[in-house]
Amino acid sequence: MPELPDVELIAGRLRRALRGARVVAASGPPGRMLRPADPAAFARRLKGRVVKDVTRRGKWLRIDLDGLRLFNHFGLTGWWRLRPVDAPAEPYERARLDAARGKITVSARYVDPRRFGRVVLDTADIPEWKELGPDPVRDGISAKGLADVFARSRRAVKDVIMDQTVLAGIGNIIATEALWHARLDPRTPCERLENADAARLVRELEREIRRELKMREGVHGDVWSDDFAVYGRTGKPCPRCRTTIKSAVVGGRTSAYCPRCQPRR
DNA sequence: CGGCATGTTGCGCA
DNA sequence: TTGCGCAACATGCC
Repeated sequence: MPELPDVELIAGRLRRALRGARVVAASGPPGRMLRPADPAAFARRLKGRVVKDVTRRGKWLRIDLDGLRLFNHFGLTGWWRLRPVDAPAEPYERARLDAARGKITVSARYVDPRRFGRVVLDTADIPEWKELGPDPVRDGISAKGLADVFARSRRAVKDVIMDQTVLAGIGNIIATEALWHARLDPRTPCERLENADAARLVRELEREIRRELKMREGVHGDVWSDDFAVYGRTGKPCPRCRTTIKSAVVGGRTSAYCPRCQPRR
């Protein structure tokens, strides 16, 4: 379920569970999910370290330990669950950190059926982390900044707001929903957008992120209602004007939109 | 069975 | 240089 709000939720849970705890055992994911691709070294390097903090930037999670950083991207199906240390492995469990804070122990399990996720160990920030653009929650979005990016690009607006070096954390759902709220066709070339469009889009991106964060608040399990205006609703009526929702492919991703509320320009 | 999926990267081509 | 399309990664679900 990984977009910015999902990673934010998990970062908070992991922070509360792991901060100040010492890793007593660890195991890493197999194959290409891990960097360096050496599960034995992964366990060895982590064991005995204390978790200092858990942070998020865009869709990346970073677990800070004393002298080591663990970076994790959820890919398409990544997730974390907190379990008792002696609980059996979760289905599709790919990595785990068993930690102890005094007598309190907890096991953080990284599950990822499709294995598109990444786990990276490094002593410093990795390029994928450093190259991220401003995070809408951590840094805020500057309407002026976005308008400047738009002015210099002919790419489709949806493609640009999902570019992680432009804005960190915007995925297909947030982009699709925010563009509907802002009444912009996802295929609109950026250079045709005016400052007012950029300002409106910034507001709607922020609103959509807040809305999705709220959707997950107070949810104890990992299941919540997903109630979207157009995402996943191709062929159904637009909630605003009842026109049939259409879809187009932008940057290789399905983009639902209302042809009446989001006219082409 | 075919088609689709909340993500990213890398390659070929215009 | 810019931008685009597409395959690949691996698996579940409808």
